[in-house]
Amino acid sequence: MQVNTAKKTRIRQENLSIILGKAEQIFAEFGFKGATMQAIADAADLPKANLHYYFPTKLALYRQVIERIFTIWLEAADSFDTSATPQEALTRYIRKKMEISRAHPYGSKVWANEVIQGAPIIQDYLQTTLNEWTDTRIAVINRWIEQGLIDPIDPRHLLYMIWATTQHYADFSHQIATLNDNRPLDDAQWQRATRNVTDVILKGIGA
Amino acid sequence: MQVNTAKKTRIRQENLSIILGKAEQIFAEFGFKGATMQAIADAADLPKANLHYYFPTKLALYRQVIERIFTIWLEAADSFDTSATPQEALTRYIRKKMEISRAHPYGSKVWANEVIQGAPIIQDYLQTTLNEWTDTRIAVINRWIEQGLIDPIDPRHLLYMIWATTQHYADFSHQIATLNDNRPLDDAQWQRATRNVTDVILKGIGA
DNA sequence: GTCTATAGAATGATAGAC
DNA sequence: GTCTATCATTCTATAGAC
Repeated sequence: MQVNTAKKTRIRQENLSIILGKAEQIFAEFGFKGATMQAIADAADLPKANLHYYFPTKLALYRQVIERIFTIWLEAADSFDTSATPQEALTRYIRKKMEISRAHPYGSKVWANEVIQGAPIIQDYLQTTLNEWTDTRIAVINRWIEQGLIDPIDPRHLLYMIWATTQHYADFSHQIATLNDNRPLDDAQWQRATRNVTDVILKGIGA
Repeated sequence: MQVNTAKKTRIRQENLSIILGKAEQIFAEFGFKGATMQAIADAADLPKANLHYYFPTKLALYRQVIERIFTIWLEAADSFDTSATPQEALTRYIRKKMEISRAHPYGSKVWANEVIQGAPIIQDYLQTTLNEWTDTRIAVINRWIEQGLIDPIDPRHLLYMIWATTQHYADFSHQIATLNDNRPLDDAQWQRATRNVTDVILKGIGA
């Protein structure tokens, strides 16, 4: 009994993991409406009906994909250390964001798709968690400005620039690869990109 | 006879214009697969069959939408004046890109969707026109570096940063509005954004 | 927990009257 | 040039055998 239950639990966990991973890819490529349960089922190598066994509706599956991505976003958000110097805090935050762009390009694309579409699902997160997080970081950046540690720039636009630039390497990876002899960036190129982004932004705000 | 022909031509032009405009919106919001001819027809306030009278297939309509957007892209590309100083060339280019983000947010989103999906339609443009344009600008930026006019940064990553940052204001306009008390940026805020982006990038590369 | 078969709605596209 | 009716296909979701 216990063995069977354990086995079933394991199978369940594996299938859930496979489905969520493939769903992330398909949603990234086609958006919510454009993605089909059939395409996700094919990618996961499962009959379509099995998807509905694990996730009652397409929307429920999409929500879980979004939840996972938001967890990763929170992880990056934490790396913006409000007690560090501007150099340390921003360098770490940018590096973390670049690592996420490389490790989770599909998640980033799903997020981008969501926002482009007016954030029908994640609007709650934007209004609450993201909004509050942004306010605390704006306060920190303003303190840096008062202390003369950086130039008097608009904190919001600094954050937008960091988000835009780092996420661009995930969301527009196809365009970047095309301009890189049709090859994805290699290790050295990712390092170089991270250093370039960090250097220009830090110097650009006088840090 | 001539009157009728003229009238028909006028109606045709008007309808084409309306359909293309609404199609841009719907494709921006739902991507190619997610957009439906019915949704575009409803937005244009026309029966679905009329869309197929003007555009044989959904793909043909999408291609024309993409063509229009690429024309705008070319316009921005021209504003990167290779004979100007770094300050002049980049200031003008960034301003132009910001103006486009404000004037054509849907076009920018369609473009973003296309690239996220692996550029199935615009791959030719990326390989030819964009690639060649990028090479010429990289050469110019490298000359600036040799002449000591700017810091020795990787030209590609400078271009990516400009694209990412300026297009972010169109593609992520919903998120930006959410963090702006649920209001789109007003005139003054757009000016401030443009100035911030320009200042940080120019100072960031030592121009 | 798996999978075939299928219901019921929506989709791209067309025919044909006006 | 417009628009209703409709076809063939595909979609989400479910029923029910194993």
